[in-house]
Amino acid sequence: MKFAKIPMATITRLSVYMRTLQDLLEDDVDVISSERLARLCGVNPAQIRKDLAYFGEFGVRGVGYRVGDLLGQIKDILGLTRRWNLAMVGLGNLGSALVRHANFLKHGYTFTAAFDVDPQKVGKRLPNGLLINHVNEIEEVVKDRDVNVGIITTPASAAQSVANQLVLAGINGILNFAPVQIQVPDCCHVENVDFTISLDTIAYHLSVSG
Amino acid sequence: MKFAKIPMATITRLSVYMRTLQDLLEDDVDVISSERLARLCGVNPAQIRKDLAYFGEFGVRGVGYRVGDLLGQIKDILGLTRRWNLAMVGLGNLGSALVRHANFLKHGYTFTAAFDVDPQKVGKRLPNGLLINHVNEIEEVVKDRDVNVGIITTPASAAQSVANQLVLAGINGILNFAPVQIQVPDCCHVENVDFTISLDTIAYHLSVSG
DNA sequence: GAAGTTATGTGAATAATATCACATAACTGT
DNA sequence: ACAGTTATGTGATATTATTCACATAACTTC
Ligand SMILES: NC(=O)c1ccc[n+]([C@@H]2O[C@H](COP(=O)([O-])OP(=O)(O)OC[C@H]3O[C@@H](n4cnc5c(N)ncnc54)[C@H](O)[C@@H]3O)[C@@H](O)[C@H]2O)c1
Ligand SMILES: NC(=O)c1ccc[n+]([C@@H]2O[C@H](COP(=O)([O-])OP(=O)(O)OC[C@H]3O[C@@H](n4cnc5c(N)ncnc54)[C@H](O)[C@@H]3O)[C@@H](O)[C@H]2O)c1
Repeated sequence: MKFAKIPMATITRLSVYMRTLQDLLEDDVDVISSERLARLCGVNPAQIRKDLAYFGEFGVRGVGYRVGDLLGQIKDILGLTRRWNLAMVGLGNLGSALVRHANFLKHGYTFTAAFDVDPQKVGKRLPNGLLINHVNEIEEVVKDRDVNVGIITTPASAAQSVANQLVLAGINGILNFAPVQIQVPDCCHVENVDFTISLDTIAYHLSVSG
Repeated sequence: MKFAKIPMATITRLSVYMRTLQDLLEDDVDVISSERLARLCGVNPAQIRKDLAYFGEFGVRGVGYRVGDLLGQIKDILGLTRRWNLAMVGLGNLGSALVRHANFLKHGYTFTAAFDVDPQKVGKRLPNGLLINHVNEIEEVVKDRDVNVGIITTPASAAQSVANQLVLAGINGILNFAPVQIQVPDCCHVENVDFTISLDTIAYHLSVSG
């Protein structure tokens, strides 16, 4: 069933499967069934098989999936067999916590640039040695260091302006933590992260059922 | 169209509308159309009207929605007219950044408890004055301070055990930042936050189209 | 107060997503 | 080599979510 159009939901699940497979691999699990993997990922077994079927046949009937193989296949599908360079814009509370986070490295992402406007921060170095540049150097630095994805952790008021600069610099992937909808041309893919939405969802569930 | 069953997606969007309405209110905007609100939130105008229609009629035909009114209605729907008490479990990089974050307070959430296992941290106070308790005090402290929601920012390996303790303490809402699927009884609602999934989604888009 | 304008509320149409159910293929043991 | 077992791959089906399109109601102007 190659080259059907892939549901967006499938892509996000592949990422979840990948993480679980990585854990299984570290626990020396060789083979896993869609049923067991489904339980670990909190989804329906048929869902996993459908998701994978969009890209090929990766399992062995009557047996299951070889953990290492499937992991490799998913990384391939998601484009994670190469390295991706990230730029962090806004080195406040959240931005600093994120660049310190080791997991990104493990998954093939590297911070190769960092930007802020605060004169207290510009010119300083992060714990990992990365120099903080001023935002108005975005275009130059991004091109120079081959940055692929920009992460916005500035206040909401600055997010759109930062996004504009990133797009101008040729970036076409943005992860936005500021709680505003930023406008970008179609060539640029934006993913928004907002935990307060998740908290609100919990509040709703507690109010209606608890 | 009252008491139909509400799509989960509607709830998360209500939260987005709310945030945008809050901004509009601060900018002294009185009335807004579904079309303009839709543009600001990055959705279809009919979507907004449908979402709201699940709960009642909040607009004025030919005019639009009164910003303050609609904001109040949505807060009411989501259960945000009351205060919710949060407990943070795991005061590392991410947990510390989150408790420092002022926005939660603004939205009606208060941190009333904090837990860790690190002897270096237990007994210390957070910048806001909150004492860090040991995790094995969860049950006692949670009940004592009327905590409603637990936030897990421990390493993945500790997440399930923390979740168990939170559930035992009577909590039925958990926001989980650890990249594992935690198992809880049906009475407890879990929301997972994992930004690496969003990053992977961007990587996928860049690899297929860029 | 009637005609014109605007934007809501909503049934119907469409699209996207998830699940079922079973034929199919690979292993196991005799 | 064959029967039994297991778990994949997938068409068919069910469910959920989004968008269209227009009748309806409120405001405005003359
Ligand atoms: N901290 C959290 O836990 C949290 C949670 C949810 C959402 N957010 C969102 O993430 C964003 C950052 O939050 P934070 O707590 O880190 O805020 P913060 O104030 O600690 O950090 C913001 C940083 O952005 C920098 N900055 C301001 N304008 C800039 C610009 N034009 N270009 C580059 N840098 C600029 C500031 O100098 C500062 O270093 C906010 O939009 C916030 O709403 C944060
Ligand atoms: N930091 C990030 O940017 C980031 C991004 C994505 C996901 N995450 C996830 O969030 C979680 C926390 O990340 P972090 O960077 O803050 O890690 P961290 O190591 O800085 O902090 C973890 C904290 O949890 C505490 N802890 C350990 N076991 C505990 C237990 N049983 N009970 C209570 N506390 C316990 C530790 O003492 C430490 O203070 C991890 O699961 C990580 O994968 C973090």
